[in-house]
Amino acid sequence: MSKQISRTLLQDVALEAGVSTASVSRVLNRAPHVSERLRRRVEAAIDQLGYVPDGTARALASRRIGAIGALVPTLDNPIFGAMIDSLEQRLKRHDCRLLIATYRYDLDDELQALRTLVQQGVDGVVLIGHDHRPAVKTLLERRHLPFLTSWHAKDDPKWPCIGFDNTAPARQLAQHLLMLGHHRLAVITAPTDGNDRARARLEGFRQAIAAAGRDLPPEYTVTVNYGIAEGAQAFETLMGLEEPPTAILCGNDTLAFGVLLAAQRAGVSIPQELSVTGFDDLPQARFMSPPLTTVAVPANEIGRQVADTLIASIGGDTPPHRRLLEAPLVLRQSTGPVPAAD
Amino acid sequence: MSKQISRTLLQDVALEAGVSTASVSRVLNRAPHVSERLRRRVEAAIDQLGYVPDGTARALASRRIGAIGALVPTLDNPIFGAMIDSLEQRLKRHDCRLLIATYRYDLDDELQALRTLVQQGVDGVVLIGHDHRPAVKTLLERRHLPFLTSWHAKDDPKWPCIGFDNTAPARQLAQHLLMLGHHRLAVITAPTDGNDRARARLEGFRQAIAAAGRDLPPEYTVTVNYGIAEGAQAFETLMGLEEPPTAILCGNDTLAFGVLLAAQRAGVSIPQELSVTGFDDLPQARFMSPPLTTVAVPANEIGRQVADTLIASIGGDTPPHRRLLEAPLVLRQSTGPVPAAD
DNA sequence: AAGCAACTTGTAAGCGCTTACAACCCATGA
DNA sequence: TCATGGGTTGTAAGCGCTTACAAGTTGCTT
Repeated sequence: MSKQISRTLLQDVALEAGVSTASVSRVLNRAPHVSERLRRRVEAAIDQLGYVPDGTARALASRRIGAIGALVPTLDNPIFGAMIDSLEQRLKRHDCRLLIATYRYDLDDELQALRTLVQQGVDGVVLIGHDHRPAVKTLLERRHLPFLTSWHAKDDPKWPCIGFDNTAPARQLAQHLLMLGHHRLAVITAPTDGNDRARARLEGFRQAIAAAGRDLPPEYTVTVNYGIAEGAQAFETLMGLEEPPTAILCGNDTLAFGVLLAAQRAGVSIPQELSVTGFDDLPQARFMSPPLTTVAVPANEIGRQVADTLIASIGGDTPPHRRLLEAPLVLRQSTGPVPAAD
Repeated sequence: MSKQISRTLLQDVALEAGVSTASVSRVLNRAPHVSERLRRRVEAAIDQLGYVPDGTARALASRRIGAIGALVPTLDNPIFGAMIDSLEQRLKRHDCRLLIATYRYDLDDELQALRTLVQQGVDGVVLIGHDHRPAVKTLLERRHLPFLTSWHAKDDPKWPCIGFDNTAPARQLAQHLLMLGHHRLAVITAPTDGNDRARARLEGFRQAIAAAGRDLPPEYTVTVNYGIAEGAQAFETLMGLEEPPTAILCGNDTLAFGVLLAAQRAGVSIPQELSVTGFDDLPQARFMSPPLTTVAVPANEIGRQVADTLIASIGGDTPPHRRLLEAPLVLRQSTGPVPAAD
């Protein structure tokens, strides 16, 4: 284990500048009460020696590591990639790094990953949604660790959050279809276990359908993992029914892409014979054929706001408990009036 | 700054178990020369007290932090998201965390981000491609820091790498088109400055075209940033030429998606009137209409192998200098014979 | 001119762990 | 029986920085 290239230490800088180590540290940390003259001398010495502070020592002594941890279900879904991308960019401005962990929608894995991050000493934590093992909250609070949930934004006293309402836009999508005359609406959803966003969307669909005096029969609800192939598969299942739906509400865009493509292959024209909706508004959505009606999830904005807010709470602020962002409907050409026959 | 919930320390465990701190540390680190009896006692004490070691102290004392750093151009491109996803999953198995930094294809930013990661004390570093500021190499070597470049895999003594040949598949794509009778091939590429993957692909296209005794005139080479809208835009530019191309080679799938969709809007049928190729094989590629001819980039495999290899070199191994993975052509329906008129 | 407050700077005690080294134990063979 | 050696455990010195506290300085006020 010989990393021992005798590196220059803070002490060397102090010696070179003819000041105490405390003063060097103060200059390094932009502490108040440092005279201009001393600062100059120290900075000169730092340049002179090419000194680079040691992050681990600094972390141990100051009790902060200069990084936050993010727990996301997966980075395979580009919508999380976008959020993390913005988050990291914004954290950089605050001179903060990002530690990432994924948990494949498995809440026990999430807890385990959180434990590891906490042990590493992260200064704050970002979670997705409000579905977590109880130990997550306990751990965070026992450690007095600033944290924030994102993506979802249920009005929930347990979790401070920055996100959007997953239910309302889902309800609006369903309403939109109902107003177009559809009454056989089907849903393709991700497993709702441990995924409150999926649950909230499903709930939104249900609310609208119930409000219209109809219901969502079990055979019209297909549960699959997120994926194009899965969406295509679900399309087959639904269209193979005795009475196939005239509209399909998908839990996210990726599923909707699968449906669109399977429909194309099957020669089902959209929206003439079948309406389809997504959720996320991935970059591809507006370029599909036909362009996909969906909900624009503010992934990048979430990333930025989470960064700013978490940094503020690490700094001691008490930020608002809940920040609600817009997730507007984007009506495009994958939805249309119910076919005449129906 | 009151994080001072008097946490239980290693010393407390030692006390509880009636052994020395060194022994507790040895148990924690699975060091050799620990009797079964002592291990049991210590483990009991750890459970008893709910002890969790402090990562920062451990990092300072042991000179390793238990995390590696990854520098990627962006996480907005799903292909990098996929790679990072696999990387992180695999690192977890080795009990190693992942610190991420992005640099928007700006090599000065990359260097800066690397400095920060090194300062944090990462145990190893993953880079994308071989285009870096010279200081990157210097810094890595001066610190004796294990590192690996990925994605690209030029035979380059400077950089140990795990990746694939970007030139050959590009050449094959162009050959494929030439064999189909196309002789007016156009290219849409990302800026090649600081992006050797883009450069290599362009080079591959050029090689095939030159080998066929033709050349790639400047007006047939459009440089844009990666993006669907950018691809669509480039399509307009190319098809607006006096003599539009009969085939377009795109630097990645995202650009190709843009071309496909712009073509559809313009009523240009593919592949009858125009052939199009991508590069990456994103999940959507096979579901486009028509399904996209492209190159399957082994993003997940790269992530996994990088994880294993880097962990091995942190452990002291000297891994192979270059690991070349397959990036096979995937011929689908977006390419076809040149239109009869030509 | 003395007294005081406000600002600068230095001293030194940690932060919580790892690990070189020394000390010890015990079984073995001479 | 005693030296030998290998395995096990303890002692204590760091790892490189931050920061409470003390000490020193300066410039006012009275």
